[in-house]
Amino acid sequence: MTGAVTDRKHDAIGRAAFTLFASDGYERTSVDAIAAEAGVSKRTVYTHYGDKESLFLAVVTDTYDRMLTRIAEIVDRTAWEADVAAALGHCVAEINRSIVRAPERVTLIRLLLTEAPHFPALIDLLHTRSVAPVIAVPLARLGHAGHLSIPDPLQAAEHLAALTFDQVSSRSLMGTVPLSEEQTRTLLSSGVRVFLRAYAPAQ
Amino acid sequence: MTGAVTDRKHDAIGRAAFTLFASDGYERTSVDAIAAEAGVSKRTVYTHYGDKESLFLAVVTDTYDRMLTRIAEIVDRTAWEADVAAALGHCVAEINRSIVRAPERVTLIRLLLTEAPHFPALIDLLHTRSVAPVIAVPLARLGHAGHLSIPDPLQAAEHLAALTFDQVSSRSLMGTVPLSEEQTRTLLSSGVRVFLRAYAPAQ
DNA sequence: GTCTATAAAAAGATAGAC
DNA sequence: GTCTATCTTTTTATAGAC
Repeated sequence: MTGAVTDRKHDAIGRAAFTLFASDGYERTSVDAIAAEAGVSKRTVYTHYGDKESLFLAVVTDTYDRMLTRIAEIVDRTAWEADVAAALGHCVAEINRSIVRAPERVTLIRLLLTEAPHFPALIDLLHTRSVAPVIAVPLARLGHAGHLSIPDPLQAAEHLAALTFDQVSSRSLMGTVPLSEEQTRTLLSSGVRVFLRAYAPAQ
Repeated sequence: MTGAVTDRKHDAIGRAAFTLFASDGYERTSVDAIAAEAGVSKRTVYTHYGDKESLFLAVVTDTYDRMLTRIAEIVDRTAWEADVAAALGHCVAEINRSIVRAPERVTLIRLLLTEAPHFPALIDLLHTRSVAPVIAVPLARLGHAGHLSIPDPLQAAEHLAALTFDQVSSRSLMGTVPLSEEQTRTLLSSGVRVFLRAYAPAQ
């Protein structure tokens, strides 16, 4: 019983911390504000997470892992074997939707870029797990099946990402400047078109 | 005479402020540290720039404008009419070198991403002037000359940027994680190769 | 215009009661 | 485990002498 209450507060502090870190940055966010947002006293924050830095690393790591899991699910659910162009378009649109719909992803990226120089542990996090290998798997399969010409699946995955949702992120300043639905669609579909033209199977 | 001394201090403060804002972020940088780095007293900083926020906006705007000018010069100096692949490779490599060599550019980008939510004036800055239109001009010329198939020069410029130096920026976390010479070369040349394959003139 | 010294406020972390 | 109250340090900004 006591444990359940503890976990509820633990989670509430974690959510409040991520929200505030993301919108205001590490330095600008005070432990006072986190405690207020979570509805607990400041002392409780220190009891659960030790200090401000440990709290920060914990919430960033958790959010990043959740995000990677969600992308992997989207890739797995995509019907790769039916139609290549449709599959790419669907997968890219879904991944992008999970960016646009979930504010946590763009804010996480901005947070990583902002704080990575001050927290080397964050750089390790990115080196250990990243998005490209997840997308490279189905691309490699499409290459072997002859639907695409993929000499280097990992590199192809990075090109696809660069041409599609990375372009959306970049253009919108990592989600800072909102993009219209139409702008987003145009950006994504033109990116997929260029990818398909470049990686079309040799005749 | 007094004016010259004043301007020297003005510049020293600006340079010190940019260096520190870039490496530590707006909040983490104290006016004390800026004054120390510039070799003046704290009071002199306030005399020249009013307050911390005005100082910040002034140095960001100046640095961004200098950067755009340098990119435009690289594009202008490129021998576009000789060999398309060589020209693209040279231009992209030079622009990227101006990123790697000049720490101010990557740090500026990180600074913009970090602080844009807190300083709406920075978003206007990016909307007013950006890189793609500069690169679109020679691409349009190559299209008209029949060396490439460029239906939309501005979009093509964005694809080229996404596939080359934007990919380098993204991979290195906007310059946070240093990339090796070889990694950079591989990233850039593979990006140009994909661009050329996608935008090759119709046979 | 420039400096030293200082005021005033904010924020990280902890002591001690319950 | 949780809260209120407090300590300590840091930082923005200014007062006043030169």
